[in-house]
Amino acid sequence: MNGKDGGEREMTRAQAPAAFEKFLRGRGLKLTRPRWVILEAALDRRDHFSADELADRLRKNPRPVSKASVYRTLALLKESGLLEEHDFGGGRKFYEQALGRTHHDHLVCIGCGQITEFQNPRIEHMQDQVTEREGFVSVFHSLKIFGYCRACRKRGVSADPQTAHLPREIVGIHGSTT
Amino acid sequence: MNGKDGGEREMTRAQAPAAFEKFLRGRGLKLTRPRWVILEAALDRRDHFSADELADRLRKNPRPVSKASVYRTLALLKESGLLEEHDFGGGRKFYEQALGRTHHDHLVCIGCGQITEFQNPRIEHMQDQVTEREGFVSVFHSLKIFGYCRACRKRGVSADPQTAHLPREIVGIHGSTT
DNA sequence: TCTGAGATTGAGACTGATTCTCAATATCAT
DNA sequence: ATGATATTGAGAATCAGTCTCAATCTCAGA
Repeated sequence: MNGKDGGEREMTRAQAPAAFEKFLRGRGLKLTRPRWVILEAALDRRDHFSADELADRLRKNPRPVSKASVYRTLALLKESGLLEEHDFGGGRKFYEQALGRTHHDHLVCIGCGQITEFQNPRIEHMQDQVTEREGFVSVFHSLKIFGYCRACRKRGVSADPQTAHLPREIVGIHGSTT
Repeated sequence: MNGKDGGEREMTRAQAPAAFEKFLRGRGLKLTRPRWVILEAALDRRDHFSADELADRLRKNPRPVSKASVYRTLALLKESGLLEEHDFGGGRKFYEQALGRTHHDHLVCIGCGQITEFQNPRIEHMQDQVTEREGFVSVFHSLKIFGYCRACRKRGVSADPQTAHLPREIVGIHGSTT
C-alpha cells in the first residue's frame, strides 16, 4: 500500500487535528464539534470517499452532523491540505487523505470501480516540459487512466468503451509505487 | 491549430453526416430533423462547447430543438465517435469534434478558462508502461494540467491554488503540437 | 465563570446540469 | 400510403452540491 506505511502514516494522522486547528485559527475560524467529528471521520478513511456518502453516514451518528456541515468542512480540509479532492467523472467528487502522502495518479477500472494509484516521475517531468514550453504555470494536474483491471479481465468483464460508464461507487483501492 | 488543418478537416467534415447516418442505421435509429440540426451545429464548432450552451442556442433557432434532444443527440454523436467528451470539472461536460483529429491532452487556465491542447507521445508511451505493469487494459485516459497561461501571468492574474475555481466558461482554445 | 461579538449550525429551500416521462408526432421499410 | 417504431418536446424529476437564516455555539476578555 504505497510503500512504507503504518508508522509514518500514523504519525501524520496524530498530527492532523493540531494542524487543522492551526489552520482554522489562522483564519479566525473555530474548532467546533461538527468539524471535529468530520475530521475524525475523514482521518479514519484510507480510501476514496465522497462527500455525500460521508454525510449520509454522519447523519445517522449518535451525534449527527448535517450535510451542509460535511460539505463545508470537507472544503476546509481540502484547503488546509489534509485532504485531496479528485474528480473521476460521474458527477461527484471524491476525497482522500493527503497528509504524509506523495503525489500520485490513478487507474480507474470501469468494470468494478476499483482505483489503483501509481507514481511515475518521468511522466511528471515531461509534463513540466510541456507546460514550460507553453509558458504555462502548472498549479495542479490530474492524470486518470480508465480501463479494465486485471481482475475484471480475468472475469471477462469488458464493455464497449463508448457505453462504459464511470463508476459512481469507488469500490476499493490498491496502491502501487513506480 | 494542431498541425495541418483545412483540407483534411474539411474532408472529414463533409463525410461526417454520412458517417452519422450510417451509425444510426446500424442501430435501427432514424435520422430526424432535430438530429440533423444538432449534428450541423456541432460540426460548425471548432472549440470546446457545452451541451446546455448549444441547447440554449438551438432553442432560439428558427427551427427550435429541445434541450432534451440536444443532450440525447450529443450522446449519440459521442458514441458514434464524431464528438469527444471532456470533463474539466466545474460540473458540466464539454464536447469537441473528434473526426480527423488525433488524441491530445489539455492545459486548462484557471485564470481565464482558456484551453490549450498538446500532444506528447512520450507521455503516452509511459502511460502504456504503467498500465502494462499493472495488468490493466487502458480504454481511454485524461490528462489535464491546470494552472495559469502565459497571458494571465503577464496580466498578473494568479490565485491561491486552493481557492482557484475551475472555469465554467471555456473562453478559447489554442492548439499546440508536441 | 460570565458575557457578548461573531462564527457556526442545521433544516430545508434552492441551483444548475442532466435525465426522465409520456402523449403527440415523425420516419421509413414495405 | 400505411403502420410499426422510433423520436420529439415540455416540463417534471433527479442529484450533488450550495445557500439562507434564525437559533446556537465558541472563545477571548472581563
